[in-house]
Amino acid sequence: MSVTVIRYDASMSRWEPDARGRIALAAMELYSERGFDQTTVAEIAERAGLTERTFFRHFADKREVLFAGQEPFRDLFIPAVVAAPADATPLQAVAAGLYAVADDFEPRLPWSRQRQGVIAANPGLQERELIKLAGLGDAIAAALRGRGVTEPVASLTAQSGLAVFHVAFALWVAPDNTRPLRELIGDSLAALKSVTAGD
Amino acid sequence: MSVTVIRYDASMSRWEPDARGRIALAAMELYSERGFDQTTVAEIAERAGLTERTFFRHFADKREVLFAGQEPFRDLFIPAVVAAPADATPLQAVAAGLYAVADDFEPRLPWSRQRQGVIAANPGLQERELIKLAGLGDAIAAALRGRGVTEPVASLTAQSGLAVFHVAFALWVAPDNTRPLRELIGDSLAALKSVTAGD
DNA sequence: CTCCTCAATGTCAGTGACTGACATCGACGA
DNA sequence: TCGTCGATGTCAGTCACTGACATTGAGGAG
Repeated sequence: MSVTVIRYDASMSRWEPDARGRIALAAMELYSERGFDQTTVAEIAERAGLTERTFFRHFADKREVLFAGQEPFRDLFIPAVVAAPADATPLQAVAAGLYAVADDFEPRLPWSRQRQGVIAANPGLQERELIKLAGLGDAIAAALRGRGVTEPVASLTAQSGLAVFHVAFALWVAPDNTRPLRELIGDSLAALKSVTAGD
Repeated sequence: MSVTVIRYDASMSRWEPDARGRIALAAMELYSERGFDQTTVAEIAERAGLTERTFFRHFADKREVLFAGQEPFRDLFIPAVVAAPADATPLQAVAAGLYAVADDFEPRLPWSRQRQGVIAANPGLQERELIKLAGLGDAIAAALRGRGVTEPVASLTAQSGLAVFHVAFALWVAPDNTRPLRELIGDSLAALKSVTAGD
């Protein structure tokens, strides 16, 4: 009685599969091990088993490796804002997005910590992070406008929501934190409400 | 009857004076004329009458030329926050900073428009702008903490204030705008207050 | 007046990110 | 069987940016 095992056979294809994934993995490893600046694209490519040129076919630049795969993030956030109850306030709609994202992040705390460590050590990476967040902010504002919210309230709400996330996220990835992101976002949201409370 | 005119004489010094200023001017011209990416540092240096190496002695990188001279900005904002009345709310203190900055910007509308046009056309420049603003946000948060405001309210207030500025500034530099920045900031501030109003 | 020091610049030779043009090759369909 | 095509390799080039060292005129010490 013979058993036929179907398994992946690299020889099926001309190259190892998932070049993009291998690049991302190799890059994260090297950035973590020796730092972003001390890592050359050639080294990443070598560890991933391909050439420098191919690296740039998969990622626009050396920094982008750490930020690709954020589309899921947006694709989780925006629908939640859109799907919020019709009678929700703009901030409540944004909060719905925030909570949706929080639950998605929760299982990835270790990975988020490692990534954040790399980014925190490099200003260039922080720049990229900020512009990605700004892009998300624009998308949130657009979603709010789709809900009938007018400018400038849409933009201000989106930015405020991002600030809430930023504060909560920083606490969440802190080395000694044990509280879930959802909870921290709740706290941060409450703090935001106190900002304009007395004015 | 002879007239003695005292004027600047370039031969007094080994080099033309104000190398930094000449670089900044040349860079702004070239970035405006043909775009940031289409301008090389060598070209800027040539127009400024010096070498590429000297460019990098005055500015950390090609982008920084557009962002140097923002220290005055911070040095206007922070003291105003610090000097706000002791019984002012955190947001009122930030508003004081915003208004201080507004009056300083007002006379420079044409220059701000040109600069913003250059930045708007280039993602890399937007990245740099965002991180500069983030740095200002950190400084504002620190100033608030100095006023006894605790985290996370300090950070959230600072970020909200920056959002207010961002919205107002965008309207101010818009081609058809005629309203003063101070007024637009006032409007934007009022809109911010409505964000958390109903929640 | 002469010499010394110093700051600002120039010169030069790199390194490394990124790009365009063209070659290669195995999978797959006509 | 062959031609197309997508993913990759190869190669040469541009440009931002850096480190090491040389140069020179101004201004001070003597």
